[in-house]
Amino acid sequence: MRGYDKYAFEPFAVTVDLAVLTLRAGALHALLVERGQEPYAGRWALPGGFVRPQESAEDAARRELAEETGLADVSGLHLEQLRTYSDPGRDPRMRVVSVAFAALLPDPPEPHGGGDAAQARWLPYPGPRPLAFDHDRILADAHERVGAKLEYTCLATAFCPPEFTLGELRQVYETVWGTALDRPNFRRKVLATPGFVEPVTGAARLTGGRGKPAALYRAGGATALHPPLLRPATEGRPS
Amino acid sequence: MRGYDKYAFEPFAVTVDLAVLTLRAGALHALLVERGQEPYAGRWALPGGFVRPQESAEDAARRELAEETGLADVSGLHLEQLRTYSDPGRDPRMRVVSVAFAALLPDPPEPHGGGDAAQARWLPYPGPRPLAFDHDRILADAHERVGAKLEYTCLATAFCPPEFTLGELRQVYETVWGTALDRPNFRRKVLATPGFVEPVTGAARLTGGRGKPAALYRAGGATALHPPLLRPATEGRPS
DNA sequence: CTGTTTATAGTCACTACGACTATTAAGGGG
DNA sequence: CCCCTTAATAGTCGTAGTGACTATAAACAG
Repeated sequence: MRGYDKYAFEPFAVTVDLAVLTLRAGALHALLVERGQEPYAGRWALPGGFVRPQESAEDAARRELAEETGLADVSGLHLEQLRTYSDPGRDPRMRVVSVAFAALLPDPPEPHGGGDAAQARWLPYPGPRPLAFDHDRILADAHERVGAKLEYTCLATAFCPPEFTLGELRQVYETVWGTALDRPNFRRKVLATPGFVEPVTGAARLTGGRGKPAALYRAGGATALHPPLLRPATEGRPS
Repeated sequence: MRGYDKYAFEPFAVTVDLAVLTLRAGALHALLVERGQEPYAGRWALPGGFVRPQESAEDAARRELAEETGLADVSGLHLEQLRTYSDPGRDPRMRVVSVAFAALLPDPPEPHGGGDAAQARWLPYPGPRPLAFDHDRILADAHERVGAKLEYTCLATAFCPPEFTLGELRQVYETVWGTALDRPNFRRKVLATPGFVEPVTGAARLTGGRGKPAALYRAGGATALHPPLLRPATEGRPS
């Protein structure tokens, strides 16, 4: 099996596909591009592209992330490998194996425009289904993964700007999970977890929303949540 | 980025690598093959092989699993995609992208022998390091993933034969985590989780070990563990 | 028979959390 | 200006889950 003579294998095209998620106006949005050519012309798809000869899939994903969002610096963004999709028929033209990534953005950046022909746009999750190829599945897997990781990691801060209120942090959970959370209990849990958030010494935010102004926090150094912050009994979430 | 003209991409070889884990004599073992040729001749490596033109990575992984373990039926075994390793230099000969899988076996099967030239063998984890290629990393990632999934899924039963005692189930946790667990507390937790295990109506196992004979259980229908069974404070397990 | 080993039963205290109520501090509409 | 709405924050109460532990039962080794 490990003999690599020249004809022992069939060459594949290897691509990356990106499920880029953000929160706009309290709703989960995904970055999508409209396809201009067959197959699936006119359909929306996840941004992505070929892995180049001298880069890893991670490199390719971050390069595509910069290109498609139009952001100058994407080095601080959360980017994580989801899994690889390799069904023989997933692209009708040829054998394409795609390594999927999930990326999380804090501030809704400008609708942007890369140098690319196809314009990428933020559309409310789950987007205009069906997406091209198996991208519905990839996007759903990304959503599921992010929802699960909110439970036992500090990932939620990746959706927030550098300084944020506990209300904004709670909205991340509520939006991704699709459930309402008890305000005081959420606050107690977050503040009781060492390293999740740390208070900003400046004054509380005043402007914008109604209600009592909230204190500002920054992301702390912790990455894991022990014990986890479990979703309210949404039974049956298998492996 | 999505224009697929014939020369827009470089072809890659796509392989699967398998981290096959089992418990033998109370120790975690991995299935490894000794390499007969360069590069890394004489080193041990994870079993694996090329993905064929008409199969998915999952198909290839299960095919390799059957070939390398020599088992007639591998359809019931737990096989799960880990992640994809794609560093440009990971194989010195050519550009190889590898989709890694973790597989779990219950009964230590015979040391086996596939039709393959290289004989695969069970070696105690983490094996004779360094392994070939980036296989140390893959194997470590598999161990980490399995350890994490024991916390919030019913995966532990994948290491057990169809009927098992709670002591055997507890040994799975202790062996993978490398920590001792309190017997009564473990029992209470497992039995209190609906669908984790269900009692076998027959008699308790008598033979073999010392001590009071234990009752036999089968795996239940549940896949998730709510609330999870957390490892005793092994702080700092990041994303 | 005795000591060792493992399974099983049960207790106790503390933590974490769900479900609340109450208070504070803003904005908006009249 | 007052009052209503909204959201942040403070605090209470009861309970499930769990860590630490003791006790008993049932096998085997000598």
